[in-house]
Amino acid sequence: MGDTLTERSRQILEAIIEDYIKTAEPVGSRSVTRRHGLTLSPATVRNVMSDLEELGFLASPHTSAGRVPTDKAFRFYVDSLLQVRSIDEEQRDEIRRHYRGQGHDVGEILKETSRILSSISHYIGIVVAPRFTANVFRQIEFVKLCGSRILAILVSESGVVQNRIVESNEGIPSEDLVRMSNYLNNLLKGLTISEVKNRILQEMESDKVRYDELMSRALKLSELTLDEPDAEVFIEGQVNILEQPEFADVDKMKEIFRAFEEKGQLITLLDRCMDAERVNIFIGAENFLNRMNRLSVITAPYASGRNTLGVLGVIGPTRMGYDRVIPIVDYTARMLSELLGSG
Amino acid sequence: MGDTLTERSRQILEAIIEDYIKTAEPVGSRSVTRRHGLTLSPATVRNVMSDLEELGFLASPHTSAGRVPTDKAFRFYVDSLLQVRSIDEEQRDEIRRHYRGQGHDVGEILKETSRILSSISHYIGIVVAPRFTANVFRQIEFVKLCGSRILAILVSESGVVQNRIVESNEGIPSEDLVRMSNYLNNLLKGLTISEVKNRILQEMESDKVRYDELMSRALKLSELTLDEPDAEVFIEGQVNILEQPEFADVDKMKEIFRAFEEKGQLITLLDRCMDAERVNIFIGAENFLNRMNRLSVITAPYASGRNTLGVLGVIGPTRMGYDRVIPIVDYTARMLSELLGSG
DNA sequence: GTTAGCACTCTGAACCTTCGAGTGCTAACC
DNA sequence: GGTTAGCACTCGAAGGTTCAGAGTGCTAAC
Repeated sequence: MGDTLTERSRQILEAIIEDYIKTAEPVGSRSVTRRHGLTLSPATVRNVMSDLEELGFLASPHTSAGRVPTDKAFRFYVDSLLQVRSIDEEQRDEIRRHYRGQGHDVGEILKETSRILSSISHYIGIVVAPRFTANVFRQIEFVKLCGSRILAILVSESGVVQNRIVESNEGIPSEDLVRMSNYLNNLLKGLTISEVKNRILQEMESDKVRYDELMSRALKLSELTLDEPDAEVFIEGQVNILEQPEFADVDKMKEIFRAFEEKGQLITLLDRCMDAERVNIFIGAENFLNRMNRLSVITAPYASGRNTLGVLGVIGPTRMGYDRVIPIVDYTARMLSELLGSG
Repeated sequence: MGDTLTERSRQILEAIIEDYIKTAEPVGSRSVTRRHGLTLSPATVRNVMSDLEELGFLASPHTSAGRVPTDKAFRFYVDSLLQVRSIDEEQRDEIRRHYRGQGHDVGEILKETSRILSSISHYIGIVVAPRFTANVFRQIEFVKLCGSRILAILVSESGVVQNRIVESNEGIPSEDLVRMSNYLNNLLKGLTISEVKNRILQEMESDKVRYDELMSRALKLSELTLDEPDAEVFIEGQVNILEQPEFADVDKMKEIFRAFEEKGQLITLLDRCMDAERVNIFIGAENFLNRMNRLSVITAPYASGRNTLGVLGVIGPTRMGYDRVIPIVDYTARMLSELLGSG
């Protein structure tokens, strides 16, 4: 459908988009001829631009103010015009360098990743922590705290840890706790967490458990532990967006920051990219968060082995430098996979 | 020194401060007489205001624009004029309600706490996660991940968990890992984390360890695990600050958000309140973060038993409603202590 | 010591003008 | 028929002017 465009229209559209990405300002017919080596007069360009507006690729803020690419134009640009470069040597090294200094706490790594994404892209970096459900069970441990509190620690294959304090009304002796975790570790070894949940329900119904109090307690405890908290998101570099001229307005800024406070929506958006092969792009209003209708999101999943763990990405203005940012997101995702994966 | 003020000056100063807290605008002599039941003419008030300016309690943005309380005035207000109310029934219930719905993951609780602080105060809620060093060692566990990776999990008395992945060049069999953790758990039981560190160094020097490879490996592993990452801070409700009229200016907003990006500075500030008995207040420039010179911070430590774990607080504009926020911070700190403490 | 009166200052809003960039249309050109 | 020059027109941004309102400081009277 977009392919009804002639070669010349495409060139002009591309020129406009690139100009707009650079300047954040409506592009006029003259600047297109000037900045680009086109041997056309402004008048001709104007005609073409008028057609492009008709087709929904351009919009004019008001009659005398040049034109601005629409979401549709950016979509077309990303799909058909954009040549994704491979990542800059320099940027690659920078990413590497950031990771090198890192300790090995998983949470820290994720946070650092969002920092990397933000500082190299100059936009907002975002990382959704691995969902437990997508993971393979490795081990469960119970630690007795004071009184009747028990700390349950759940470890997945990739080293993600989830811990919570559970209250058990009766005190359970430490030896029993050890036995309980042995029992569970045996029972659940190698299952994915979602399988684990079913398995626990099954097991609770079985006769051998129904009459063994220790086992049934163990199952109950593990059930409590598994009940997953909201996914964690690391967002870094929100200030960067304030540098963008199109948000130099108090109300728009508020709007954006409010959107970021509701992390739930963000998570839903990013979750949808879990199954994507590689890089995924949402342009402007495509992301369905109407508060973010001037922002675009570039995401990529990260994995451990063949197991997708989570999603990371960059949020920037719709007019961001896609050619520059896409490889950054892609490469960072691969690095993170490597770090968390079965190296 | 501030006590050279006459009773009347104090009343007027208080009126001005309260007016300014309400309106965020310079206060003129007429509004003082009008809003307050003072039986004085504006002219008299003007004289007093002039004196107060001389003393450094008031400042005038320009000749014809009323006066604004200085940091010094707010300090005086908080120290001498303010009657801290006890917490609102309603707010107390609201805090309780928030906690009730909560799971028991420690991280989640802390995050929810900062959310509570923010949503009830309408300012910014902030919670510094417990530093490990301030904690009592409870248990260490090693979990074998794929390859040569080992996940080390460190648990403190209060249920705070720290985990990190350590790389050991030689594969260690699981049984050995269990033995190692038994050895360490025994060795380190009941010590605070800072004592633990010394103990490990001592032990590494001792003869019995020097020739036992298992033990010495165990110690090395534990050393790696203990090396503490940066303290974690939970900040919530940054948008609230944008509602404040005095920050309805793009540059000031940027300034503030930048200050929040550098969490290190915030942590240093809050760390200084660890030893405070109860509520602590930094007004305006007193917080030494010059980027935050129009903000005030109200903090309170939270504890488990007699052991101070961390600090939480509220950041708001210097003209915030101290009488309303102080009890909120205080009460929340006590609730959190209760939740984490040895109930 | 307190107050009324008054001249003075400063800001912010409203309004106007001007300038420049850009458009769309028409008519001429290749 | 596509391309271009020319021209009238539109709109917003920037700067200047005016005006009203709020507030001050001073002086003189109470």
